[in-house]
Amino acid sequence: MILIDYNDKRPIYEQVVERFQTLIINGALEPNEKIPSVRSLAIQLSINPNTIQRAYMELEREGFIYSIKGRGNFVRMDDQLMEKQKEKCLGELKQRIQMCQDLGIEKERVLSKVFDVYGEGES
Amino acid sequence: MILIDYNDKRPIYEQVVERFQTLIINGALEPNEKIPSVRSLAIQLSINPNTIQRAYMELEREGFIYSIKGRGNFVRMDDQLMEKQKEKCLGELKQRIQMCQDLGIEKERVLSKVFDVYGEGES
Amino acid sequence: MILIDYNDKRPIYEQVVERFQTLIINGALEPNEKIPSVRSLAIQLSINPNTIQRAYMELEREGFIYSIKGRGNFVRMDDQLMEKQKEKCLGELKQRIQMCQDLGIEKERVLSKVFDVYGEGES
Amino acid sequence: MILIDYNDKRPIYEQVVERFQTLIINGALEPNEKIPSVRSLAIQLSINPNTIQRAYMELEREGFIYSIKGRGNFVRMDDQLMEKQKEKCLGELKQRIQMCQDLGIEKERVLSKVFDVYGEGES
DNA sequence: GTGGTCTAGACCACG
DNA sequence: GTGGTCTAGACCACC
Repeated sequence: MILIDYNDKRPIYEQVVERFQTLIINGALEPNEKIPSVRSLAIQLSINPNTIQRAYMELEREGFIYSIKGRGNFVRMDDQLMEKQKEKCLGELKQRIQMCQDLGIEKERVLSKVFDVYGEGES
Repeated sequence: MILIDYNDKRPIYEQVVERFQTLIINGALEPNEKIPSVRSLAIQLSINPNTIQRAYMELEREGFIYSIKGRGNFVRMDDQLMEKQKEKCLGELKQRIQMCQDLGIEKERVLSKVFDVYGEGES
Repeated sequence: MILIDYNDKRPIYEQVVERFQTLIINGALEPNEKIPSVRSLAIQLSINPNTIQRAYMELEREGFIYSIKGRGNFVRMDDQLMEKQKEKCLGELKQRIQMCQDLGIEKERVLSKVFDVYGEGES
Repeated sequence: MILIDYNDKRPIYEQVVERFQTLIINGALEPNEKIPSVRSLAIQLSINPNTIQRAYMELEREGFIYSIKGRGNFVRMDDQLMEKQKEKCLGELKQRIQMCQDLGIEKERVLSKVFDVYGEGES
């Protein structure tokens, strides 16, 4: 379910955070579903429990999960959070488009990338 | 000419590198133009000369400048390098568009961001 | 009668304690009225009986209930306890007002909050 | 400058966070002033550097300080953050006033607490 | 030297 | 068993 890429320059806890974010956003993990305990996931990935703990802390802070002492960590995903994530992603997208323009890249080349992903059709 | 943003989480040398890249790409710095010496820039920004040294090393590695011992560092910018930069930027753009799609963002909202930057017209 | 909010960061037993305190203070539970047994409440809330046990222990320690072996737990509420509760709450209120002052918040803004809750009138 | 109360039930890192918040809000620490390094403060308080690290992380997340790798941590305090803190404090104040009302405390007793702190005068 | 990350192992409160 | 906190000690990137 969770994989760590040791060639990735980013810290492990950040990789774990991102992986869970994806799983939750995709719906692979459903609301109120229990996710692995700090210790069990640490053993499974053979990394230190503190690292998982930190990842879970981050996920809770961002509103992706909630934790209950003595019980475990559970998925929290509501529409409000979803929309917030979309806004964030679109903001970063715009920033990158700006960089393309600064580089003198033509509008057509940018649009073609959109079509590469979304297809040429009506949506 | 060069500004450092201490609120920026990236290392200083990286900010210096990016700033020079922009100046060179924009044409603010012309090919074969001399850029400030390591020492003088370090004093001007009141940061460690090692940091500037590292930034210049990086810029040289990426082909943005060349250095002549005892003379200084000079801008190198050719079309080939330019195209390489564009490709890199477009690659990162595509990756982000993919993230938008994963989040379930509609094609229209992505396209609107492109138009925000480039305008609605024919280019 | 009792609800548990799993988004609340406080331990469950503390939530149970507070809920009963409110019900007793409000008069929803009358003096000498019997409250649910440890087991039945545990089943009803589908939580561990130990948790309820601890909550009842706490409530007894604070003088809100008394227990008779083999009979059950019963509400105890007298004016003395009531006044003690009020003093405690006012003490914490004063502490918070102090924090407001430390932050440089104007007297008017603090007073307006009082009026928000109690109304502008004579009481 | 910083003191730890081992009788306090709250975690150490939280005490450190709160102490710095107070010092920054009071103006005892001025904007852009350097605060002690993670290691030096850890030695001074004879606690683990990780604990200080966590406190500083929290402070940065809340916007009270900014950190530069290889340089240190510095105070950041702007009016926007200040106002945000005030709002937060007033929100918690209102919540407590509500609790007073629920307990049946008279409006006069609440107001008298405000006057205890702010004085009876015009402000 | 300074911040950032990680490991190994421990203790506590909670359920 | 589960999350939360802390210690002791280590390595890395950055300045």
